[in-house]
Amino acid sequence: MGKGISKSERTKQFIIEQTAPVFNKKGFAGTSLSDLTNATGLSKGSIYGNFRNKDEVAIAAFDYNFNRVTHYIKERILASENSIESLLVYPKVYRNFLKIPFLEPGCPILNTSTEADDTHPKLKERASNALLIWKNSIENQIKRGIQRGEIKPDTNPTEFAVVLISLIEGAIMQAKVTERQTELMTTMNYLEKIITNLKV
Amino acid sequence: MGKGISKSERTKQFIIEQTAPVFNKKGFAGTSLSDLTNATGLSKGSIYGNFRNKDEVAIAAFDYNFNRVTHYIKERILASENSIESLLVYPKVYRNFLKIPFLEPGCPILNTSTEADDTHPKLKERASNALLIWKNSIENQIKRGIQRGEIKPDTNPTEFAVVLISLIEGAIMQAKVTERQTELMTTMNYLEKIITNLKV
DNA sequence: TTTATTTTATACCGAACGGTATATTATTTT
DNA sequence: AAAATAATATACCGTTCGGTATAAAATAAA
Repeated sequence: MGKGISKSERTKQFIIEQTAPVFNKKGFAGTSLSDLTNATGLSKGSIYGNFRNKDEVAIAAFDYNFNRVTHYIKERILASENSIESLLVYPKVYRNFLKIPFLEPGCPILNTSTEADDTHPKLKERASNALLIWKNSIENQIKRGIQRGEIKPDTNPTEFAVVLISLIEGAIMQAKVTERQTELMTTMNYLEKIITNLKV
Repeated sequence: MGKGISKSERTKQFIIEQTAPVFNKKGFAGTSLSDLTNATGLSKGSIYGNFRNKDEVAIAAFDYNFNRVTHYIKERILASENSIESLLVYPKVYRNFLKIPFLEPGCPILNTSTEADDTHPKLKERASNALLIWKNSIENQIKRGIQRGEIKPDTNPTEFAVVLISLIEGAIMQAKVTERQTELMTTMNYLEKIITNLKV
């Protein structure tokens, strides 16, 4: 077995990396098998040798897209000096999401949710779970901030997390469809304001 | 020509009414011509006798869906006693959007935007314009409220409109995909709070 | 290096896709 | 009621859909 990971595992990963942007851009129904062969340069046989069906590729692609965003954010949160700074990472990042290559087609959670909620239970489940992970992560940031005495102790972590997510997703939708940045900037300004207001 | 509107105009309207919910639920790419014949009970020939192609049906369906929401909201706004009450219509309505039949598949603007933004320029344009109408409408509500002395004069109408839209759309997305109501309720509670805070 | 195994490409499947020409049926107009 | 017109259904077009059997090629094990 040589160098650890098998050929097929590498190809699988390759397929995911190459098709993930296509799925995020075109959606599940809008992405065809020939989109997948075009994006990878591989044949249908090769793709179906590594995945059972289109669903499995789409799910793996969603996970990949979500993990990329998560990793990108987490990196910047870890580099923050305090809880307020770490919360401010969100507006700072999403302010520029159109310039972040893998976020250019929009937030994978938003794109997947709105398409899958009435049509694709498996993808829906995946998106729902991603949302939960995100919410929990924000809640924990706030709780930690309270413990450290950096955030007002009467702050409701869940409420703040949900509002933050709503603001970001709603702003992304507006920015994408209008091709304007003003709505995004306005919403991110507001978000920064209410985050700063959490300071003790 | 008899009774004013022609047969074809009635059929056209019939097709729009019957297919609009399907488009809102399944999206443009996810809705097939057989979905349209199933929803209407009409043949392809009949549909293509009244519309040039699937695009035209989808666009008419979007306009219809958007107008329904607009009308539903406007009705309640007109019945409000003051500016604060009229703004509170939004959280009141969207709190229960899952129980409003034509809103059950979600907000048409959100659904159309996220699918069309990278794939369907005509629908994108339509959704973008709908968003603009909505924003202007809220801005005007706030300006009127300021003039009447019901809303704090230092309120920024544009900022508030954009934040309100973001909150609603973000909350709808979360509610649809998680199948939970808590995130929606939390966000609508927050929205009610900031609306009430506008009171002089 | 031969053998066994895995991975990939080719060629194809039936079904569904969006769309149309034409025949038939309804509706209007006369 | 007959003739002209408009609306609808049928049957079909070529294309693409997701998916698969099989053979060729590449890799790994012996």
